[in-house]
Amino acid sequence: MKQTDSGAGIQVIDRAVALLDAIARYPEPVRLKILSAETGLHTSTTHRILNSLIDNGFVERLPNGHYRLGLRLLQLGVRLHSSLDLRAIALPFMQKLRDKLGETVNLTIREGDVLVYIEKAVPNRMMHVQQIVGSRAPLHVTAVGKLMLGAGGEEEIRSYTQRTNLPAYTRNTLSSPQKLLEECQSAYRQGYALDNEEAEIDVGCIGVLITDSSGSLVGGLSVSAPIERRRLVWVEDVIETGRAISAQLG
Amino acid sequence: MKQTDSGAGIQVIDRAVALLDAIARYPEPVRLKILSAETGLHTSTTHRILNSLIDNGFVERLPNGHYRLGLRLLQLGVRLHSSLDLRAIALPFMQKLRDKLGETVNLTIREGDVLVYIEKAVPNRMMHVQQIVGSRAPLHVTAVGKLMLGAGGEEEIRSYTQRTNLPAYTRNTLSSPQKLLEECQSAYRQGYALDNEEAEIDVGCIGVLITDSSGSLVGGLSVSAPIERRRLVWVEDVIETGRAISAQLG
DNA sequence: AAAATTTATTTCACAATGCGGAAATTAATT
DNA sequence: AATTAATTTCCGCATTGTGAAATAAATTTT
Repeated sequence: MKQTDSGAGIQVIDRAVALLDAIARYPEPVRLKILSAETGLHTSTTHRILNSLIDNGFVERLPNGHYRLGLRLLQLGVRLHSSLDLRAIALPFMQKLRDKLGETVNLTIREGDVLVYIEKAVPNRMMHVQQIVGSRAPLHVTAVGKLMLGAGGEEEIRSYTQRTNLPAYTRNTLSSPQKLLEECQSAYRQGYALDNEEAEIDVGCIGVLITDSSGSLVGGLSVSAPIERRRLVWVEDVIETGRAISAQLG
Repeated sequence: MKQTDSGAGIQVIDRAVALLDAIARYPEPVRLKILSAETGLHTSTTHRILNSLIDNGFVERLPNGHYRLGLRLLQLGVRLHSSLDLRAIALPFMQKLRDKLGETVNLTIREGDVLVYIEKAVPNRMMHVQQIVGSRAPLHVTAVGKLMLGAGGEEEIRSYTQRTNLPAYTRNTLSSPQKLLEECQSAYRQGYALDNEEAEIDVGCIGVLITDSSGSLVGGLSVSAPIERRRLVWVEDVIETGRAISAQLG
């Protein structure tokens, strides 16, 4: 297609959106023929695009063959909302903790098998640990990640182990399935976890989980420091800050 | 592409979804280069797909060139939710009203310049007015539609008039901009509206608006009857039922 | 402030992928 | 059981999505 005007767009995406709109107009699941008529698309085109939307979770096909919007739409919408809220709510607490401990405080959320760093509070000193917002780290080499695995239970830990094969990042990385299982379960019971140079040599970390008012896991909070500066007495402060943030979440 | 296996999908849709997911992973607006790297797509491909998503409201580009999820996602998600909820909540009340008046009760939502019938309660008598669920009617020829225009204010009524040119459906249709304006504003002030054979000869209607707890317009409730059977004393019942439904909405 | 580098945007030839017509299959109605 | 309607699958083809290159804009370095 010659893109002769800047608003030309991509036909199949426009069509997919038109189909989503058509479905959205019906409070109850709707048939292929209706959608085809509403959008003016050939039935087999309609069928193909719907299948793609189904594969991607934007549409669901019911056993009777009718179509309705899929939960992926809610998930994406909610993600937009909640991650912004989480960050705004957590930031003042993180800054306070940073000022008290003099080290970097990180806020993370989980995406599949990795942690994503979504906010940070960095101390005003030259040497400090710092993760770029947006960067990612495997679950098994981070304190918060190990807690999240622990929260998921033995089955999930085994599944994660199988999927990832526990690649080693340093000589301290827990690459043994058994060791990881024990560490995650132990950490989860304690309510905090440590990262002892498992992701990067010379970097130590203390992490806790953040939950919302229904108890659902929302993210993680951690303090990262050069390993020789890390103090175990900070654990209580980190736990307390995590609790304070959790208390603010709806 | 040869569709050799049923799960093959449509490449560009998969890519668009991957981009939405990539954006959703970031709590703050994200740059083209990052999205390109995250999805493994060439930058110009990324750029083109994003433009299409922007045109369709799924993504927004900020003045600084960064991208974030667009409100269309929330709208679709919310639409899925609220129209299902509305129908389930309203139905018992509609059935009660139907049984009291002995006529058809309709539930409608607005879609741009038309009303969509999303639920009905039909009386157990041979001759009755009935609109097919899913069918649509122009705003200006329906009682609820006129209320919705009235709720939008003078500016919106004029805009609607310009867009649609007020096509006549019967000799009673209000095709004069001035008459429609007056009727909508008057109806809105009264809290109910009538349809006097404006959509179809011999059909009369009484309609009210339904709002949620924040006062936002959610839909409309109406009673349709053969014109000679319609009684103005029903107005109070319709208003009351509309209020009862509105009171149930979160 | 100027130059260098990086990032974003636009253009366009081309072949891969989305298209829709036809046929096959399944489901619903008579 | 026969008929009709709807959905699904198949596949040749040309339109449309692609990515490389060019250009423009923004950012960083000197």
